[in-house]
Amino acid sequence: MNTPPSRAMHPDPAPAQRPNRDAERLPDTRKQDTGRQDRLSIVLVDDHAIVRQGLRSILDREEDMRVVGEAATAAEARTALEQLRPAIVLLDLKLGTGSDTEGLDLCSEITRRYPEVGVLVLTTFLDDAYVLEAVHRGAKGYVIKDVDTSELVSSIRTVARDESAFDSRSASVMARSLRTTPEEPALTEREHRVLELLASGLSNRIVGTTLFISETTVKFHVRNIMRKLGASTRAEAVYEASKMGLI
Amino acid sequence: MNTPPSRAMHPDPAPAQRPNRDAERLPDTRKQDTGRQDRLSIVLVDDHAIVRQGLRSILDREEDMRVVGEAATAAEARTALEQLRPAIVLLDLKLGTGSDTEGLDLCSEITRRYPEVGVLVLTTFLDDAYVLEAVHRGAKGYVIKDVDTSELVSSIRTVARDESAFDSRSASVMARSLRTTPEEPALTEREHRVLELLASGLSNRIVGTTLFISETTVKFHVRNIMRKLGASTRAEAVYEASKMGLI
DNA sequence: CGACCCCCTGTCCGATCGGACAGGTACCCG
DNA sequence: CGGGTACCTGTCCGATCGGACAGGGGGTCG
Repeated sequence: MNTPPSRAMHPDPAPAQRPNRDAERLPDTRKQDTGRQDRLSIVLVDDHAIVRQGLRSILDREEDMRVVGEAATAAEARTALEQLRPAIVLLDLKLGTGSDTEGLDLCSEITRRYPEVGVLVLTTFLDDAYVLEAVHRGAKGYVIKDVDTSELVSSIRTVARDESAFDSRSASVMARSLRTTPEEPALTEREHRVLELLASGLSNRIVGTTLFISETTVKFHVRNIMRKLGASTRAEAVYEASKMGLI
Repeated sequence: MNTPPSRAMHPDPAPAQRPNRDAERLPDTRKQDTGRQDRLSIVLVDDHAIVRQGLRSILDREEDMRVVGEAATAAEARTALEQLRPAIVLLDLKLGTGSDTEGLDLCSEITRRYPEVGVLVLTTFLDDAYVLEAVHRGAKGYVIKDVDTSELVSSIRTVARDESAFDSRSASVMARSLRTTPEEPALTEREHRVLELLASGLSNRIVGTTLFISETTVKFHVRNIMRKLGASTRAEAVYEASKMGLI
């Protein structure tokens, strides 16, 4: 039947909930609103105190920037965002606590609720999936933590101008994603189950008794699996599936 | 093969960036007068300028500590070690440039050539293999970067007393390693090559012709591979190997 | 020197696989 | 209704696998 495939990717784009978009439509309203100071207000979101301290130390040297808040968790980040409404959020996608996607979810939330806030992802590793997901969720920039300070500062100013700031590597990730069309194996539920049992070293006959189907049917599924994965043996099929994270 | 595109040069140790650090430049003589044990001399080895800056900012607040040098690469670290002979080295195992084991190799080298220097590994992720390797190569401590500053400072003092400083998670890693039998796949070079070809969907015969050995020999290797990986079929062996990152 | 690896090879045999036939049921959709 | 998909089943057969025998040579190390 249609049991939910357990790896649903897109949380439903919540229905229309746009409280005060009209008031924030104009481009540089924030600078006029916070007219008493012309500094870029920045909030740091990173679960590492060391990193926050380093960023604060670096950014506070810049004349036009000002770190107005820090957050170590998503919850703290929400509070800080609501209260401080900074121009820029430096966001580490990997927050220690919570699920793997907590940082990405936070990214979505920020860009949805505070469209005027520029989210610059500043994270440790360059993971293709993370880059693409972050862009999809509204991040305006993506830089790796091992950039030099000058590049980081430059990226912040770029995001503040509502432009995109991606370092060369994350840019190449996006380019590659645009070039390559992802080919979907699209195994059926039954095939997926058979594949798992193959990876466990079971023979066709034992797979059949396990799934209460005949050995012939198992062979039928195995051949379809191999065809879909472009494999010529079950061993290769298991390897390809493992590489793709299917099992 | 690949030239590093954008990070051609890493940031300096900030030569002119610290105008108000007179206290750090002037009283070098005082330090020598009062003896080297007055302050713990520390060298930071981390490829992230942000992290180095954060650590320096945190450690310089401590009365009994003093960051005497920084290094972004293994080569810089060797120079700094030779010249500065610090009491403590804060070492990130993952140095951006070079091989994966560059940090670990550096750890070995330091403890071999300067046994009096305490190496405290300060890295981002908790990888069981890294913890155990670091210990095996002489690291006196292993802490994750998301500890709070007080724990970090405490760990440094612990290492300075020539004691071991491991945070709770790396300690549990070691404990687990001691509990579990050193069950190791330890595939030979030949077996590893055969395994890769199995994963490519090749039959024993084709593997044999590829490696210029007989089909019988291939079967010999395959059976050893399956035995070492605890698999009953080649498909399971490929799956286990793929999970373990062997292929 | 023997002990111990790694690597190599052969034969024999039953179990299993990969593939090609040729069907069936059930469901959804235009 | 036909067409598409997923799922299920059977038979037949050559190729391959997993495993069991029984040996080679070459290397290190105590």
